[in-house]
Amino acid sequence: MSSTTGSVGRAMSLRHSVLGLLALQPATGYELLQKFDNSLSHAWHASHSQIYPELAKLADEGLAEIVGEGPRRSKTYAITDAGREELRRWLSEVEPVRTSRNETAVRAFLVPLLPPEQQRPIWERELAYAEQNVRQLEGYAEVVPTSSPFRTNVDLGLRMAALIRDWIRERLDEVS
Amino acid sequence: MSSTTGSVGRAMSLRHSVLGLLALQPATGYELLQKFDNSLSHAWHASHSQIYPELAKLADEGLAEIVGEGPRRSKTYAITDAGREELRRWLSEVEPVRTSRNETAVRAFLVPLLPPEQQRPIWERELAYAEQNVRQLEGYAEVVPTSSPFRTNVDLGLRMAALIRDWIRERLDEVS
DNA sequence: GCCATCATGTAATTAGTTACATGATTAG
DNA sequence: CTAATCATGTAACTAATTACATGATGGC
Repeated sequence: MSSTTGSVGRAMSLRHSVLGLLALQPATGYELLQKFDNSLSHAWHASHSQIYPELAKLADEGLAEIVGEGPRRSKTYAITDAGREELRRWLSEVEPVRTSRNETAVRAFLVPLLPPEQQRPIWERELAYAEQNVRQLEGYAEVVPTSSPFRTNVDLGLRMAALIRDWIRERLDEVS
Repeated sequence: MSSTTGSVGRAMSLRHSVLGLLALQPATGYELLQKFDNSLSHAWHASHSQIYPELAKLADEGLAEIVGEGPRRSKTYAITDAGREELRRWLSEVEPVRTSRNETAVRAFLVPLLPPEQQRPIWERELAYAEQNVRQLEGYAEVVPTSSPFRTNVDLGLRMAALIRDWIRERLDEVS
């Protein structure tokens, strides 16, 4: 185990997102990919071409380990004690990077530059997306037990999605 | 003007963020840098080492132009008609990329993995940040006239920041 | 047998960060 | 005259996307 590269004190949200998802539950790379698009979609995104190499690196450094191999040559990874400690260290001791990137927000910011008749189809598209987003989160909220420590997370996501949806409705009303 | 690289139909939020800010008002690279950290901070982040080369490229491709040079060898850029058309095309015709990246959200998602006594200092730090964020946006809201088409944007940002602040307060109460 | 989906990987390119580097102006 | 901040740029590196590539399993 453990190669060279130093995980000193830098950002690396991908690494800690993966580690965090594994701390919740052991998973294959393929399953993690889906979690990034579900429970973590508002916070971070990762594609399979990032996830698989990252899992290999985590295993190499002893922060995760392969705990089983299933059909279709799938490998299930679990977090190790060293991985849990690294997660704690990152959450507690590494200064958070506060920058954020969200293309949808950039678009919403810039749409008012266009004349109203060009705005309307854009707000309609955004409303459709926002409504679908709320529905998806509502479905997700239904399966997360009230007792789960992550329940409040889902609730916040849902409230924010609803706020955005209502705001877009107002924008659409304004240009109609 | 106009070099090779094709701005076909891909993401490139940096480019369109810059173009959008220039559409609002001509600016120097240094001024854009500040706008990325103020009005656009919730949506996109860019550092000066990205902004200056991007401005050069935009000018090279005829989407922006230098309209004045000030003290300290500063150059003021403005959007051109071609740039405005490119912005319209991007907003209207390019399929939005819905992925988002926000380390603060990743952290908030993962904190419940830690035992309560380790959570408390983290929620305190997050609350301090969230409160400062609300204050900053309140200050910003004061200077944006009610008549501005971007006013609703500021309002949404403020409402979301307040929602997050209140949510963190609840988390802190839970572990105290 | 074949198609959809599950499942994993690598290579080439582009985007973004961090570090290096320098000069101009203003306030004290 | 000197320190802070304004102002711009490039180089080296790391992160992320897109494209290439392949194989396994289950349902029809």
